[in-house]
Amino acid sequence: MAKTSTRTAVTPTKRTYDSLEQEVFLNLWRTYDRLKTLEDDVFGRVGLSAQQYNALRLLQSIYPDAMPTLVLGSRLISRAPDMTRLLDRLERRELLNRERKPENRRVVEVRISKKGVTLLDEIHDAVQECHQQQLGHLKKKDLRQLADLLRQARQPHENPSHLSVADE
Amino acid sequence: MAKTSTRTAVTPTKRTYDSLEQEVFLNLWRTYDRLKTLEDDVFGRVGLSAQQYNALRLLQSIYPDAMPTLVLGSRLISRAPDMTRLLDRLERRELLNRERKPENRRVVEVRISKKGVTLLDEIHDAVQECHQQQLGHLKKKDLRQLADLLRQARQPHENPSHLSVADE
DNA sequence: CGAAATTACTCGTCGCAACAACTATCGTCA
DNA sequence: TGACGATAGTTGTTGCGACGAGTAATTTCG
Repeated sequence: MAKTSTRTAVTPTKRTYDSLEQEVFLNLWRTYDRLKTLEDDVFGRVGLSAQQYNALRLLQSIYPDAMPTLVLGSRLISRAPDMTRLLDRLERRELLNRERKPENRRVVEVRISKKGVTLLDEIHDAVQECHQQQLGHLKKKDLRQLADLLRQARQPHENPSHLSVADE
Repeated sequence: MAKTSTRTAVTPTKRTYDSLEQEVFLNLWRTYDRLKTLEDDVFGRVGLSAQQYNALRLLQSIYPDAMPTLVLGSRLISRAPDMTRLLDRLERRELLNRERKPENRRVVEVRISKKGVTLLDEIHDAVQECHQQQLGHLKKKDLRQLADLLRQARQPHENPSHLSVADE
């Protein structure tokens, strides 16, 4: 058990959990929060949020092609119900541009700009270094295992619409 | 139409990573995001955020004692630079109360109210069910391992001020 | 052909989070 | 005792995120 009450109120990391599942989730939350701080620091320097960076990366991966807003939104790591304004902000900074498709004027195609690609290139190394700082202290084997367990953990909660697109 | 051509752009979960560390972090992010959705749903029903719930739980654990604002802030799972207003909102709902200490008028002591305790009791079961839904599909052994790996992952990034409190 | 449904966003509103600048209180040391 | 820091919160501003309602373009179907 925990050390016999060094102090009454203060039990910093030694917390009592109602269940093992809760323990895991709180650990997940805290670990995400700690590691995220490092990332935000890197992105903050160029005025991007992690989500914005994520969107730009996806666009870069198909550069110089474009993709519709909704497709982009569905492929982001974290769900974003406000794609429009996220893209608004990036467009205002000229990191991407949007245009309606003539053949289906409901669809807005999004394309990363040259300037956007340049920005990503500029911070690429810093981002990689950041990931090393975040997790570089773990062994390859542990990293693999962690990635696998995380995938298993969320597997039942993945929106099926994501996966079904590939084979329709 | 579109059958073969859609496949080009759409690669839902199959993403290419720059490094193993990045892969782990993105998995961490996504898993957190997915599981968080379930929690937010439960808390949303009583108008709480996860962070607010977290604060109330900490206060409940020392009920009917109180603790200073800054101590509470430092013990939250996720960092909160805006304790004052978080507590403002909870106080407005009469879930807790605050009072300045007479012997040191800089310190504000926070105490959960009877109403707050009652609210926590009311949702306790739903929260536990939620944790089961989040992670109940994993084996005990995997959950243990996941919790351990997560702890190891964030270990170098824990603020030491947290840990030093226990033995002062 | 035209009304209804569907799709793909867009916009109004609100609350919360982040950073910084500020205030009040207390300890300290010349 | 009175300026100087340090401590503990508070407040201003700004911006992003979430939810929902609204709009425009296309498809469906009687």
